[in-house]
Amino acid sequence: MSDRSESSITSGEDGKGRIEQIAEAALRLFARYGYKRTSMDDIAREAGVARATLYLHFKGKDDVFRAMLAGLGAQVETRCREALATPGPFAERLAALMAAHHGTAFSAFSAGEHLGELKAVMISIAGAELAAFEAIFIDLARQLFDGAAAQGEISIERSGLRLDTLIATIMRAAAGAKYGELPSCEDYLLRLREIASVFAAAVSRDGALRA
Amino acid sequence: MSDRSESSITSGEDGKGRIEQIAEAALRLFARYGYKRTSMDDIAREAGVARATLYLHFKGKDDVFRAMLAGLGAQVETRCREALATPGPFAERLAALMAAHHGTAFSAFSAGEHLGELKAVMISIAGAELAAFEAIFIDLARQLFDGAAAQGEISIERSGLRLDTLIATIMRAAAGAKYGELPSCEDYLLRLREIASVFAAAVSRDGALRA
DNA sequence: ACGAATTAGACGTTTTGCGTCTAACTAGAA
DNA sequence: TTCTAGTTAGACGCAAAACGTCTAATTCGT
Repeated sequence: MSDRSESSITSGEDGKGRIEQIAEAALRLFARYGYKRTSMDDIAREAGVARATLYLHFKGKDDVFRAMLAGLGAQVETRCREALATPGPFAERLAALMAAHHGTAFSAFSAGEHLGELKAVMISIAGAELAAFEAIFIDLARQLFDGAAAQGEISIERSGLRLDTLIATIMRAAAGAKYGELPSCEDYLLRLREIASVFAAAVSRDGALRA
Repeated sequence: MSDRSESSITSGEDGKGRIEQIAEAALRLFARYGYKRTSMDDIAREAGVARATLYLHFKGKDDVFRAMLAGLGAQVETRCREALATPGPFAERLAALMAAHHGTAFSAFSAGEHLGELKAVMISIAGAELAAFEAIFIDLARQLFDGAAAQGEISIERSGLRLDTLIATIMRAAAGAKYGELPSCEDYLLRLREIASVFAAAVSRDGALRA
């Protein structure tokens, strides 16, 4: 019951329905305090809603978390498509795509130091959403590489890897940029740019890399 | 038992004893998450100590809180005395004293948005420590005003208030500077400077205020 | 007046946290 | 070695909190 389907969002106080409203409140709290330290009561209060209302729309705390991830995924997808729609050299577009995807996700959670816990929770209760989240990037990155290759701007073969592997490697590099001392949001975005320029150079047709 | 007295601090891993070590860990967590959201387990982990060790030195969570406040009070007192030891015009010294007292306390807790809860906890379980905390400022401010008045630099009577009342008013103004939208640490320090210049002008002997 | 959405609040259950306690471990001093 | 003080992991009972469910009352747009 109350399957959190695309039911209504009938009225909406200021344009957004209850579900978005609650998911956004949950995002703020999860980012700041982590999953365990955030109670349903906290979420209800932050969303300005009765606790019972949460259970009208969600099955439980894990369901709220999944909805929050899905909402974040939608936002990330929008930004990624905007980034891809912008013309420019391949290296720039790759950097923009990475910033839109990994950077948006990172900055959403950078209000606290709970990336580790949140990642663990994602894996354990939101595997599907996490996969969808990554699929967004894989799909759009493939479009970017394929398009640039078709126009002769880059040569994927030059990297010595298949496109699948190349993209998977990018994602692992972006994930790795969070390890060790947790970087600030700006530092993380800078590291993403550095990764992007390396990968762009690896497939550049002329071998010359413009900064 | 384990009266948290000035027992030993016998060895000390890097100069600070267990009690300071734990109190500082507690300060970090209380500032970031608030009192209720911080468990004894969290404090033990943050301090790198077993949970049982907490109860060797403190009676309970409230006792840890009080010790943390006392430690903060000691730090504030040090900074206040340093500020008072520095020569300069009265207005500057008052501003420095206020920054040392209220600013230090504020910045210690500015890592989160839990000033309200922490203040309430202070009142309910640490009234004595809170009073001592304020007494530090009252005492030193009195020294500052009396000294400047004795040297003819200021005229307390000019303000139309007794010194006690004047100082109490300063403290209320400093407290009020936190109300409404919680300011950033820099903004709060700026507001303190503004308050200091007003009060300095109120007792200035020549009536001219230098910025 | 009707119905859909929301609300406060109570409920039983599960989980978490508190404070206590014990037995074992470590390290320095005698 | 032995003694002692400090620490530790872990278990315990109890209290508080959080979870998820439910109901009766309320709001609000139509």
